[in-house]
Amino acid sequence: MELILTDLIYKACLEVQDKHYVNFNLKETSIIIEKPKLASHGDFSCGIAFKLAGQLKKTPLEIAKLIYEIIAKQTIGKLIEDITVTSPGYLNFTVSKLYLYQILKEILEQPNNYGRGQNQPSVLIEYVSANPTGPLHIGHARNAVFGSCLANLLKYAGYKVEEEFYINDTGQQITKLGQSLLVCYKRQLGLSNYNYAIDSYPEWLLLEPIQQIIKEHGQELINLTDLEISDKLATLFMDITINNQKAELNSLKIEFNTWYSEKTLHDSCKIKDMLKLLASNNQTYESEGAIWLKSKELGDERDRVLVKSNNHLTYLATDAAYHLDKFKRGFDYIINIWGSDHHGQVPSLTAILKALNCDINKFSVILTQMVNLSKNGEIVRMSKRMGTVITLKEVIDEVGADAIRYFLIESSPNNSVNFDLELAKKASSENPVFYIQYAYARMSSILRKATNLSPDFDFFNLPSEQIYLKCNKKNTLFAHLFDDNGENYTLHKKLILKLASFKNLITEASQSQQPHKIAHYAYDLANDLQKFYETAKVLNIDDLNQSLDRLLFILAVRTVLANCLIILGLNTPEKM
RNA sequence: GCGCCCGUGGCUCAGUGGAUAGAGCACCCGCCUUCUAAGCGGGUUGUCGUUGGUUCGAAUCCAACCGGGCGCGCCA
Repeated sequence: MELILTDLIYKACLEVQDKHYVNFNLKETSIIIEKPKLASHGDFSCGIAFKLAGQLKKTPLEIAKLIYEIIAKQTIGKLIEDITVTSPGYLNFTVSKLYLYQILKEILEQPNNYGRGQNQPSVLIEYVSANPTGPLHIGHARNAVFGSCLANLLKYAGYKVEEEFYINDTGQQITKLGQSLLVCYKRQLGLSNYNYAIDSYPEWLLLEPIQQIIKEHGQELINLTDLEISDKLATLFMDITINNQKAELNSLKIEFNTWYSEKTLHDSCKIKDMLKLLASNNQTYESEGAIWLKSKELGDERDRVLVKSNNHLTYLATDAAYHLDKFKRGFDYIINIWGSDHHGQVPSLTAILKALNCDINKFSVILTQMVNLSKNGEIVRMSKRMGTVITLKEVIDEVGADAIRYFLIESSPNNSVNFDLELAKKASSENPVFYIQYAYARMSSILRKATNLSPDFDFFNLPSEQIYLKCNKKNTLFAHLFDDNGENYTLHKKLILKLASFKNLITEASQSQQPHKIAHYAYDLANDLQKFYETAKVLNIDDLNQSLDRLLFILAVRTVLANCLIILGLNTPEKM
């Protein structure tokens, strides 16, 4: 509807422009269709007249009337029932029953594709990418949930999406990990003359995996050199950690297409090739024994080291090779989801990609702000060194995957999140996610019981497109929803308009990359449905025709709500 | 010092140029012989951090300031 109105008003404005010999220089995108808060202002409104007032030297009210004259004739009586011009210059539109009918029809005919887009570009989303040196925590979970919801949303909007996890499985941190593991291993085998280095990984982190490794491999490593043992231990440790991470992410309904190993970048010369390319683009120089990137010229605050004087690579160098590889794989868009504590890296990575001739318009980084864990209102301070980390696994076990997903997706990534463990737990009654799911379960229950009314109402198990075909033989369908012009009609209309706005929601949320909008929409929709549930009884033995209309209506609402829940990665419980 | 994010009822947050700023939680009052009361209805709660500016119109855009979080390595 928004598109139809935009188009109509745009053409009308052009006509006004011609008649009055002026040039508005008006773009179609500057026509904004809004949803008025007041019922007396119609279902949609447009304030375009205000924008044109200055140029046309007429009052907004006069201009709105001019536009009204042009569009009223061609539209009233079809999808639009009425158009009014209200002071100080708004155009207000009221939709017709035919429009509402068409929305329900569209949903029922193509339940799984309602609002779905197609033929959108390909996107690579990289997220989580936690180090394989320890367990996931709630901050990773936010990144994970956001990434997964964004991926689901973009897929729904018709993008070809790949999800990727980058594993930092090499470099100095892994060497250090291996050395720490070696000490832990030997101590576990009773060789107590081994001591941890000052910058060692803490023992609490290493102990459990080491015990597992000893159990599985016995003492078969003991005859190797220390260097070989620490390498082997690091590899085994990372396997265990990564598998745990995978399992936890899976329990949050998150699966990646690719687990991309940093090690393969080194093994396949991709880093050397990247450095050669930079050199041939004349983007590097040597100073103090190190190789530097001329990143200041490219928008960074200063130049950056790529190869240290000890010949080791910096993180930036490997990251650049990784991203160059992403570009070479031919995606239309490349999205990274990072914790906000990494925001300082954005300018240097952007700079080096420019230096590598990558089209940085294809590249964007979304930063998710911190998550504070609290318990009964008091913030829980976590320290890796002290071993006071609350792992993601503990939180999942305590509050469940759905509650985590909802709490972490409901607010914008720009906002930091306070995650209260106690609240999320007792959330079984207070958490919005259960409210939404309860609405879904109630609708399911109605559909399940519909066959008690008539054997024809076997709506629970059949796909809705078949149900619709079956019921559509009568062209009086939905008459009972629309006949009444009183309060019920207002309520039905509000709900159907909400269903109609789902299409726009998908477009907007996917373009602006804001999956949290889906969460709010789902809540609103559930809220409207609960109101309907309280006022209108669906299953009524005395009026089967009315029951049928309401059943199909419920089916449509349930379909859209299910689509939201699927995008959010939440369960759709049929009973609660 | 510089950079990024945030500041909206007691609490947690929506709203990012439109008409009288919205939800949830909390608090008070009502509603189960009726498809699930994990629900519904009603009530109380606001200098939209401050000050200026742009605009017919600002919580929304711009500037300065105040307050909070995070980041500024030849660490990863």
